[in-house]
Amino acid sequence: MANTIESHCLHCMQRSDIFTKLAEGELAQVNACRVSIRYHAGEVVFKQGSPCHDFVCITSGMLKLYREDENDKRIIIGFAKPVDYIFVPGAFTDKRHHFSAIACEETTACLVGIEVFEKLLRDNHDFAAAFMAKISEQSIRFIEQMSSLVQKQMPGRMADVLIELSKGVYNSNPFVSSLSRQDLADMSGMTKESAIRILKTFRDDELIRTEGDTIEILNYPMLERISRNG
Amino acid sequence: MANTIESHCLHCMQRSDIFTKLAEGELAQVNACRVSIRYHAGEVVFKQGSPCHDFVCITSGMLKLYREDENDKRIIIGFAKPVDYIFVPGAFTDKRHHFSAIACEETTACLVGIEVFEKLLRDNHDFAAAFMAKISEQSIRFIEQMSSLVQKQMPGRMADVLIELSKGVYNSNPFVSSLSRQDLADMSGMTKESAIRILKTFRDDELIRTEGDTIEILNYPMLERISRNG
DNA sequence: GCTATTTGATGATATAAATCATGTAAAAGC
DNA sequence: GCTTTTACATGATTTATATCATCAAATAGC
Repeated sequence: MANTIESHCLHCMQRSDIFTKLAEGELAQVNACRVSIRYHAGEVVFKQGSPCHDFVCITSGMLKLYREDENDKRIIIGFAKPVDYIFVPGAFTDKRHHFSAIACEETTACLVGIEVFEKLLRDNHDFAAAFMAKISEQSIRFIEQMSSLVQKQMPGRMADVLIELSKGVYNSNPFVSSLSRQDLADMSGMTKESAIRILKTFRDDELIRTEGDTIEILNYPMLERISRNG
Repeated sequence: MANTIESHCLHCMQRSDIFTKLAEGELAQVNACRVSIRYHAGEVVFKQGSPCHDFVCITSGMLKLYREDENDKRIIIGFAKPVDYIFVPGAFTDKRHHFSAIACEETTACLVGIEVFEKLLRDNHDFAAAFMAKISEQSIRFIEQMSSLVQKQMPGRMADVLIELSKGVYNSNPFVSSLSRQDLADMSGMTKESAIRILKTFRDDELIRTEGDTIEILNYPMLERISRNG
């Protein structure tokens, strides 16, 4: 079930800003406890409602994080990519997962027990401060997403999503994405048909170009204006 | 401008779960730095976009926290009531406020500089752990609010709001609220007229009773069912 | 390589919610 | 106490978006 992917955390986690705060001894502690697992695209890493024992650190690939409701509707609330861990609020509250995580593509992740993480937070002030910064950034993203969902109409919401994918997730323009139209719809709080229609009007207006899995933003200023005004 | 409300933090903050983690010496440190201020209903405590220097601890009254957009639309993302502090993510990121806070009614609050708070977090593990739990609860509420806003229709959203006010804000049924119809609309992502209409159908269906500022939930199980199913 | 399934796309129609206009009641101000 | 302003409420209409049906293209499975 579990394949050892990285030989040692020291070699791997140097690339993550938060883990650079850890000393070699601390990294060794994490390395000793982690379980490294490979997930195929479509596989669930953790399920909303299930018990929450571990922190998940992504070493390759990408996960999408989403909330499901009683009627099988989903909203995507974020992504996790290398090298980063997923902040799971249930770790500090009721020990339950409040959203699910699925691999978008072939993904490898290391699972680290919550208590190991808690010890690092207790003992390493720099690590704790960087962790607090990350949590705060996520809170801000949640607030911005709520604002987008409620205060903007569909073009504004889709503009938000495309800008966030380009600037915040793939860090590139154009970008190649494994996300389906349903995924884009789930990020922007609309149905798949509506998402497809908005993308078509963006292409017709020469704001973007799509070609297979590639999306290119052709007119950033105009897209940002649509984003601002809804 | 500033009136000293409480004589000492020791006498005041004993009532807050997180501040009970502080020793007398730590409370004295906070007491020495705090500025206590009274706000009238409608006054702004801090404004979205403004620089973020302080943590705000409410000692009486209530604040509503909301996000504004370019078109003056608002969404209420939470409340702050005694005795509690407001988690402001900007304190740990860009030193800017990402939402505004206004007094709903006559409110008193103590402002404590961020660096004082950061020192407490660094030196007191129990305090830091309790703080982390609070932040995590807020994250969960944000996720639940997003789910409500996107995945439910108006009756489900209003049911969510009424249940949250009864269970989570006022801790009582019936409850007396200073919130306007516009506030209820801003919490549930609908216009004021739509909010008024949904409340009327709830009254007609004998789910709730409203009388002036008082709202009573008459049929909790049915309201919870509407909440679940949207 | 062929078949079945899924995804992307389009068009027509229905529904949910917003907007606009107006009136009444309550609260605020003088 | 009276007048003005604001909040609550209602009705009609418009707009935004979802839903449903269908087809073509791409992908998955055998």
